[in-house]
Amino acid sequence: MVQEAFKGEFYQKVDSKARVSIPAQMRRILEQGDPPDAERTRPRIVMIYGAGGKHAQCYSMAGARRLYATIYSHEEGSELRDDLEIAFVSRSVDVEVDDDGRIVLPPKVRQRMGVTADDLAKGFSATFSGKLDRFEIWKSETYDAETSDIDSVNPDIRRRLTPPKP
Amino acid sequence: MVQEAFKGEFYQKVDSKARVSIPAQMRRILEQGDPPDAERTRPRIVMIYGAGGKHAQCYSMAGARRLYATIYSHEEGSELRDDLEIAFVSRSVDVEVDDDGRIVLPPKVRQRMGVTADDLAKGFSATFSGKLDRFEIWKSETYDAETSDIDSVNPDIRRRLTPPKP
DNA sequence: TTGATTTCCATAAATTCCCATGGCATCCCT
DNA sequence: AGGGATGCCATGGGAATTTATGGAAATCAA
Repeated sequence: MVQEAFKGEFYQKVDSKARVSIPAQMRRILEQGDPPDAERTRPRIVMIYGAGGKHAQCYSMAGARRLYATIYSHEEGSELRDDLEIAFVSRSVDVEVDDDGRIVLPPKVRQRMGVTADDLAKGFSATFSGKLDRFEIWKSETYDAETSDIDSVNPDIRRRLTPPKP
Repeated sequence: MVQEAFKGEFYQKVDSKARVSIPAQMRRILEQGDPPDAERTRPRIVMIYGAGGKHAQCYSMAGARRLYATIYSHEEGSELRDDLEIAFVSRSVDVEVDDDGRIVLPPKVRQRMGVTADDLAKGFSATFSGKLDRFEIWKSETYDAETSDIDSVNPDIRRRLTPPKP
């Protein structure tokens, strides 16, 4: 199904220019999903900040194409389609990974993550969380707070692994 | 699908001469869709103000060609075709991006956006909102008012992403 | 001429590019 | 096995370039 596979959790420093390194492992997948051509050698990331939550959703180029195909399969002009366009297209940005393997977190993305001017000035930590077809970027502080209780809320998650009925 | 891709939201100042900078990222796409020739080096924008809403729809030259192809695929002389021609062709203007990366918002466009004489005199903020094949220009005030509730109206838009049934 | 529009110039802030460093892990050689 | 050597990775700092934007000058139109 999905060729690529973003996995794992990584903590990376964000400096006062909002620069952050993409974990090498994830970079490999971005490169695979956006092969270089004549104009462009650097892989891009599609960062979506309009889909709710205190984080950005990040797709490889290949992954984004699949996402857009789904959106565009809804009827043009329908309310849902408009809403999807605002959330996933207007509220998204393409960013290039530079030659040092870094990106700059765009203002809108930082806002969504709850990064304050103060956070930025001092530098802060970001968490990259793999989700197979995409990865999410969180402010580490938020990530830890929102995910730490998984164990207690769902003590026996293994048992719930069976596929839903059709 | 679409090579070019207008994305993201940008806020830009409009001065009392109605000048406004095109966000650099979007300018790149306009340049790509309207390569310079012997006569003309500056990229053009097709601004459509007849298609409803409190905003103008903006296409690259390449995008506009695709749009016209769609319109012209409807039967000549049909009521729909006539209406489409009025909305998208008659009610549109081509504007050139100047060497500083700016355009002047034409009166008809300003009118559609709901820009008052007073707004203009004092200067105001415009929002550029990417929609892949085009971008929209809004008065920021209007844009914020009309889109801010997406989150609350559609708190879990992600869940509605599933493809429609065939 | 006068008012409006377009071109040109100026600049501060933001962004991008380039180089440098320290830390790990791996490889390689004796 | 030891111990460099090598290379990639995360990160920092500064230089160089682009942007966004304001204002003045030049051009155009009525």
